Amino acid sequence: MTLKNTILRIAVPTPLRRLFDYLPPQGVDIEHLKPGCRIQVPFQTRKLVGILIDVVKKSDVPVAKLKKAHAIIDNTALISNELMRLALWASEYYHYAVGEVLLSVLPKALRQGKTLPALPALVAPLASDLNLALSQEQTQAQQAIIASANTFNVFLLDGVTGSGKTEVYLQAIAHYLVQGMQALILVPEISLTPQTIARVAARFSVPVLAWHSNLSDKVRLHTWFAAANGDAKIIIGTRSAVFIPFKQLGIIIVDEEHDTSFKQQERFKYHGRDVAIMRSKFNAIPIVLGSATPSLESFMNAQNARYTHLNLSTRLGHAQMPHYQLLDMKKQVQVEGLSQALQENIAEHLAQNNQVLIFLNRRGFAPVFYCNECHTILQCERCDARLVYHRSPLRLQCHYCDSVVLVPKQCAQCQSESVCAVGVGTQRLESKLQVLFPDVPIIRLDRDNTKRKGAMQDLLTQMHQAEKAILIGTQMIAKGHHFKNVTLTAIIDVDVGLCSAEFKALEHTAQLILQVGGRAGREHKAGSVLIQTRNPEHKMLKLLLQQGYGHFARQLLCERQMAGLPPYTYCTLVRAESYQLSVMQDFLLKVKTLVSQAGFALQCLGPVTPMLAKKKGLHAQHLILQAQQRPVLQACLKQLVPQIEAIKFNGKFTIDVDPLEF
DNA sequence: AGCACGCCGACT
DNA sequence: GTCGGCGTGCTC
Repeated sequence: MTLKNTILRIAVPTPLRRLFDYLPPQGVDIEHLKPGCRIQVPFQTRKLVGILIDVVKKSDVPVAKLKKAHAIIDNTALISNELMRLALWASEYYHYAVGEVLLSVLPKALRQGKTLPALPALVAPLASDLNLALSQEQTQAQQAIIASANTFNVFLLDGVTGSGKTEVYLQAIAHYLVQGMQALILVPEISLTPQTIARVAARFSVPVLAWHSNLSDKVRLHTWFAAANGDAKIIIGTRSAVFIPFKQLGIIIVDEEHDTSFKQQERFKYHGRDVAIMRSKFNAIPIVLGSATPSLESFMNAQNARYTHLNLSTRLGHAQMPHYQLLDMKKQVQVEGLSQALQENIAEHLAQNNQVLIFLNRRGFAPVFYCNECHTILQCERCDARLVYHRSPLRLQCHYCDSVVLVPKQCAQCQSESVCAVGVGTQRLESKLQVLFPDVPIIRLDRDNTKRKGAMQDLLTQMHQAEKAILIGTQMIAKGHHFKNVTLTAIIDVDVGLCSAEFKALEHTAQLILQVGGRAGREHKAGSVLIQTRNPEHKMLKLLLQQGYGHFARQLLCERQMAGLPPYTYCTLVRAESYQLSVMQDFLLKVKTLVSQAGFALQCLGPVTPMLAKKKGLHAQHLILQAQQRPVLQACLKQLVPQIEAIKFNGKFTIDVDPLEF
């Protein structure tokens, strides 16, 4: 077959949201032009690795402008049909440049055009753990999942902490493994601990590999190929694992499906869970979304039967649900954020040789540094944020841009020497508890003392080995850890979450409360959870604690429906960033005009100023597009994004489909 | 994004 | 004279 009039349509790694046409290189057999193969192309002055998308006869670009591709790198499709379809869908749905999506799913070496090295064969370990006996509910769940082999079906495995979701995943996976199929388990960043992998690996005598951002490029490359050629049978990984190619994927599990870390917050803003659901749909395989506190969107889909709702209602063995109690901070005597009642409870639990876990989502010593005379609060120069007071090392620090300032002796505004740190962070709590309980090991766990590789593991080991102990921590202690001696969990400040203006704040706070609470009393010992609040009469908080998450979620869904918020409407954010405030506003107003002229059935709100209006010196504003129908919103974006791209603007814009916050 | 071109200011 | 600052424009 002749190569005359043959044009290669190629995805090139550039933020431009379009494909580029090239002429084939000299002496290439058309049979070797497989969509999904890599091709080296000249791109302006550079040499880039692109992905062949299509071979066509005609180009919209004048033939004279077409350049000749340098070389075909692969003679087979490096990106399989399956992965290609998924990546193209994701690129279209999230309105992110195709070339960037396709190349970002490749390991670094492949992105750079290298060919694959010889790979050592994977060895299958011998299984050492046995299947546990399933409860009746677990059996029902597992049976439902395996009955759906080779069929697209979304299961919401809704089970309280300690109800044995993992066992259901494993026994469902086992069914697919014996048929020679592979399994993908997606977990939030935080719960991908070595123990999690070890537990899965110990069960099956097949290769189980991990996938996360800390892997070296070499390991990543091996894992990628092992999944693609079918050697690796189980991959357990964080959100980016959803784009690993598989030879024969049989089932996908998304553990802690409500977790916000599944949404990538920068650049390509995809939701790992939602991409996973599309992948299951394309592959016609089942997917299991597991959570004790399902996201409202999944909860709604289960209620209206788009998903199959599987319930695990009881904790296994002798473990009981923890007992929740609110402490009214308006009535409590308190020191450094600790109420009298909480101090007494801590003392009681420690006296019985038990451990206590204290959750405070605020690192540093104090969140505010303040002048008593002129009431000035120290702000970050580059961000719209307060500087946080840190001790050890002593300094003021911005938690958004990490800039560091020395602690001033006097106020810069009024020269008063009456300056002080106000409020409580994990460091202050730690030092106070050391004074209150001098003979008890106190372990703090936050980003400041877990940066070093292995530091987190060391601290967790200390916790596991200690008898009585107090663990203080931020978000990172909420998930995936099993402390068998913890009988008391305390939440120092739930009010920030209760009172936030973010539309998902209440949902996330409830999930966090139950997640943190679930750390207490996991084995024979009964657990209690104490929540300090200045809003003990908060209607939704009471509903959550008295009636449980299901009732809470149904009520919150009603409120979302009344307010016309997701999941009852569909939203996309157009975010503009610029060093010049006025330039950014002009740009968004132009976009807004384009939206209204396009005449779609949707609302365009804004420009609105987000919570953090300035970050690292960069101003940001949003336009919120809201529609009753997802296809309407998608059609609007498809038409408008190229027009938005064409607006001249000294800054940058990003599209955030299904944003977590406005 | 990345890279080149081009037009102005401050240096061996 | 020319080195280099970043505004502007383009990528098949």
